[in-house]
Amino acid sequence: MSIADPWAPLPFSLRQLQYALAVAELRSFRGAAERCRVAQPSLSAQLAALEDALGLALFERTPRRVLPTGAAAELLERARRVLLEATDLLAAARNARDPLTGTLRLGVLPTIAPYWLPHAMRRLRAAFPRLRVVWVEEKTAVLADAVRTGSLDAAVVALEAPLGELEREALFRDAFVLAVPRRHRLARGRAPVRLDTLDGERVLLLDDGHCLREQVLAVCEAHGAHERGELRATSLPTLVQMVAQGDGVTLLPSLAIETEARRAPLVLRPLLDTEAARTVGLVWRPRSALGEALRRFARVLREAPPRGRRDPSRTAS
Amino acid sequence: MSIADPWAPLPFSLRQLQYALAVAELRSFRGAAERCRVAQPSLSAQLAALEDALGLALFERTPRRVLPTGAAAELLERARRVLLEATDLLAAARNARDPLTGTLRLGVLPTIAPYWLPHAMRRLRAAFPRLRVVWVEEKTAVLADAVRTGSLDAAVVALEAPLGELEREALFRDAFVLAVPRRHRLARGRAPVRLDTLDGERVLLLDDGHCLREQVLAVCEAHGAHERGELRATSLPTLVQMVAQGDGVTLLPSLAIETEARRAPLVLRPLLDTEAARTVGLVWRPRSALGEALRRFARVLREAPPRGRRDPSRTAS
DNA sequence: ATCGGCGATAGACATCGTCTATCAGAATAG
DNA sequence: CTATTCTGATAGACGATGTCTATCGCCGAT
Repeated sequence: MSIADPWAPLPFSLRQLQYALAVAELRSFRGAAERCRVAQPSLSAQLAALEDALGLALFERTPRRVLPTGAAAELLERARRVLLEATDLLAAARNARDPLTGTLRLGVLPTIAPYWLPHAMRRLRAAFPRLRVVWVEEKTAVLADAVRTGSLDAAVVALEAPLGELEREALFRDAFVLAVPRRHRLARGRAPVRLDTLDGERVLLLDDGHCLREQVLAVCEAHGAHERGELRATSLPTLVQMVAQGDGVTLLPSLAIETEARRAPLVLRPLLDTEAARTVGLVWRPRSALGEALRRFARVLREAPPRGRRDPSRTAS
Repeated sequence: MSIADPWAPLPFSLRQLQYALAVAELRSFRGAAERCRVAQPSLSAQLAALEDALGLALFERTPRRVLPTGAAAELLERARRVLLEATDLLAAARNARDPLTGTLRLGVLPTIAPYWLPHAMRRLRAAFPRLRVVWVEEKTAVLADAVRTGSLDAAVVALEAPLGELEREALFRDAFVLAVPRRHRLARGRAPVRLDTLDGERVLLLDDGHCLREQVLAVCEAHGAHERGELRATSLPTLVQMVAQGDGVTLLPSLAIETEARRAPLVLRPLLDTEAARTVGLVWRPRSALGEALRRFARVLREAPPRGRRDPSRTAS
């Protein structure tokens, strides 16, 4: 159904697509005009021109409300792809001009950020002094989506989570460590334990949406330990407090224990099971302009992993 | 490295990307200008503007020769993607407006076209009277590439060939039939034979690049029959003539036998081995605007497969 | 030495995207 | 029930920009 000369000028412009997407998102011409920093009549006119070029209406203008028409959904999705490729082209040009400079927008999990970011920032500043990094803290699903739509350049997540079609580079492995209250039956001894010994224990976990929750849950369920459903922590510090108060046991990522376990009366014991761990890695969009740069980036981050405690089997003060 | 406001206007236009691609392909400003139907100075100016927007030179202008710079290769590839998405958007709009009308550019293998196209065209004309179909005859590799780059809407090929990441819909299975000269030892009898009986036979095949060659070769090698290397036919009619003259044996797709075997003194015998066959199918680009339409298309083509001869075990006149 | 092809430049012109000012319609408030 | 105040569409002016024709300067081929 495409008979047209591929070299003929396209009847619409990238700017028009931006306008359409802005309207679709804000459901308002004025708002979209403001965001695109043009006068509202300009946007109206361009949108009319776009609809004319496509031969169909994209938005139903009822006074007080703007609604995308039925056909609009697919077309807007395609418009998004066009603009994503276009901004990628621009980014690739910038990258070819002066690689690894400018601002990089990185996402990171809340169960990684506080414990690893300072370390990572130090390493990156040393390796890429001209690079400015902006960090965003979000759960896996949000990060993966932001990376896919191009609003983030890359993200640091656990590679075990479902990430879809993203490029990935492992950074380091982060073993889980058993955390129990001081007077717990497993608090005696500091030798590594097997997950089997958790059989029957009440396991406390993070709230829904945290991928760490799913990973720990999977490991525990496989060994007969079940979640205590009523209590879900919204953050690792909270989780640690709950364990310390004797509400149950949990598995903590090694990354966190130095910071967290210091603050609460916990007993930590390493696990014999090597599968009780997550792989922290860097992910980015497959055809991102920064693919090569991000690989170098990952190499720098990987070559000096965070020094974990050599012997986490100790009672924290 | 993307700090820019995503709603800021993009510093280049789709037209400029077309110009750049035209120059890259023709390696000539004048030629590109002619193809794009603009004056050469206009193209020069736009290209200069594009290079300015990207902050780097795309082409090295030596008198007498235009060469893409080092950075240009990746950027031009990205430009191609932008334009492909853009033309897809346009096609999707047209498709949303009036589905299955206009001109469809279809590719088809030379070992399928002559025997199946008339039948397929009849069916399609009946089912989609407003649709005009343009057929292009090429080998698999060329077709797959044309589909990938968007210069064809879809192609009819053997799904056994390596096609990469294309959407596919099977149409019908096309069994191979043994073809031997009249006085050949296998010319006696009309019962189905096993491929084993080809052991030691000299098999004639099509020329390189025909996927039918690879498929038949694979089947034969697996059963001890080897190619007679000096003779390679450039088309099925030639191949049939060669077999008829006693140069060897071959496997012919059922599709072809009605037309081809009628013209030459051959003996045809069906094969017992069901894997001696190819699957003819329709393939198209994953995010093509025509995905849904092409599936309907395939359904129409499939519901009335070409009537093969019920009994191909006969001596052609 | 000259010619013919190349891309770059200059300047005129028209198109088009933008602006400000304003209109028409419809919800809401008094 | 009317005044207000949102909404998006329209009108007209202005400026930027993409286009054109004409021409230049360059280099290789004749």
